[in-house]
Amino acid sequence: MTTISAGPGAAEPAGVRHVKRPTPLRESVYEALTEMIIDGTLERGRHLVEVELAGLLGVSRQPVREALQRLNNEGWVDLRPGFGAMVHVPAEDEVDQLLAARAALESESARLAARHASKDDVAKLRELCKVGTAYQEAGDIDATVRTNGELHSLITQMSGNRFLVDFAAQVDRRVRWYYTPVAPVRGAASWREHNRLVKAISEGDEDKAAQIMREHTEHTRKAYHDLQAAAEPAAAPEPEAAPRRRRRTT
Amino acid sequence: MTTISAGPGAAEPAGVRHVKRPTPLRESVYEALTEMIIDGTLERGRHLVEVELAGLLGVSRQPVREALQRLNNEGWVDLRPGFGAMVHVPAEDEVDQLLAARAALESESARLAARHASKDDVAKLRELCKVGTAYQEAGDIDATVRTNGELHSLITQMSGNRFLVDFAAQVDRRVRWYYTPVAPVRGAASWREHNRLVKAISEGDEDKAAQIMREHTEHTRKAYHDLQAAAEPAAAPEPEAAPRRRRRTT
DNA sequence: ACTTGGTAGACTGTCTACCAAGTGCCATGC
DNA sequence: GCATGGCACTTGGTAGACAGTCTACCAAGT
Repeated sequence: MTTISAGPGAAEPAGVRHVKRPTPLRESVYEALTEMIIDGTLERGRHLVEVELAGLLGVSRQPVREALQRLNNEGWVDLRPGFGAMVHVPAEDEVDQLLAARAALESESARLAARHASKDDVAKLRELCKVGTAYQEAGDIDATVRTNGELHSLITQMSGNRFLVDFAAQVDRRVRWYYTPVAPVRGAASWREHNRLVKAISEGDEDKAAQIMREHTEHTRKAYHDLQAAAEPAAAPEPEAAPRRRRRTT
Repeated sequence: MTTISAGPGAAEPAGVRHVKRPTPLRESVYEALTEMIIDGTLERGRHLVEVELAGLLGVSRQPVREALQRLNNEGWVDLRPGFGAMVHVPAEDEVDQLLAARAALESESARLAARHASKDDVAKLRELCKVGTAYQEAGDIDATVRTNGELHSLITQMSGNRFLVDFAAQVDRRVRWYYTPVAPVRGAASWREHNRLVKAISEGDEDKAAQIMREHTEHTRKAYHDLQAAAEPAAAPEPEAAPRRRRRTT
């Protein structure tokens, strides 16, 4: 995630329509790699070799390098000089810290959103709440998760603060990576909270909005912990072979 | 700023002392460039050409490219494909947003710092307050600013949340760049606030610490605005020659 | 059994050279 | 004055080379 940058998707002076500019390769590579990390194709701890990825994606080393460096800056991979990149292995306390950071960022966003909310925004929020709840009740997990993401993203954008937007997006993506298995569990409660949140925003009640958002995130963290604690005793997962570098292919 | 990464400066299992490993060139280039941007050697809006920088720093294009991309991701420069990088020119509202983000991040940090404060940390904070105030009274601007930075940095680190640390550091550096001229003006009040803040932290009063930090940052923002408003009418600075590309040197 | 030394292969970090395509500037021509 | 076309410049990407470093592994030596 580019820390600061308009990007072609961002808001532009109305009416300006840039012709299709082919995305820089490094961008596509970056996208492809995060994708593969999130969906598990590149499993945690795996040694990523530049030429290998280059071959896989049909590009040369350079764009791959650039993408890897960005991934490193954003914590998706760890770059060890002279050795290469390994897919990041999240530490025990990392999800916790991530969720704490998210609480701060999104709570502040909610406060500012409440301050600046336009009629239009509120309408969109209400709509998202409605469809989200519907999905949830229908048991469509994927759609629910997606809608949840859209709702949160819209709120941060409503803050009008591009730094908050950017940091929150960064954190959010990481959270979703670690956290996917937990997401479904607390569906119903989550959407009740969303509704209260949107209400507070529409009323312009900053403190209340910030407060609700903070509790909302806090509940999420709690849910993660409970799930973790429940899974703990059961799982003493594979002895986890050290990240061996494969020997010659000959 | 590396979003996540231990780095050689991070805490290590006591007693481990790695030998000096030569930093990758791209890193040094990155450092050199931020340095030059902050101290104004590379003025805002300036057109940065890869080969030029490469020559200037005595390296090849490659490390320069990589450094520029990171600078772009972090908002120090804007990369225009096919043209080159320009040193970022802060928008009107950017400082404001930056300070708002900082308020959220540091306020949360202060809260967590109050929660986890150790005797040692508190002692260090007190010391910093003391010397900071002394510098301030002695009129040593540079030392005051530096100590201020150290104090804030220590507090974020005390939060124990590496994401907060990291984001805050990123924001802080940007703020310091835009903001340097303002820093001196509100010296005395600022250090009184620091003292109250440290007291709250040492007492473990989370809410109070967060509250004070937020107000502290808010005052800073106000100071910036006042100064801005005062300077506005006076300054209609140079017509600002468009970033000309120099024609051939032959 | 444990250390030491040596070897080999695998990668990265960096450099050089090169080409295609896009961008902005300038001068020409109307 | 203003459009137009050309031109120089710069990036984005590719390819190949080379040194330095890191890992694993093997073979003596203790």
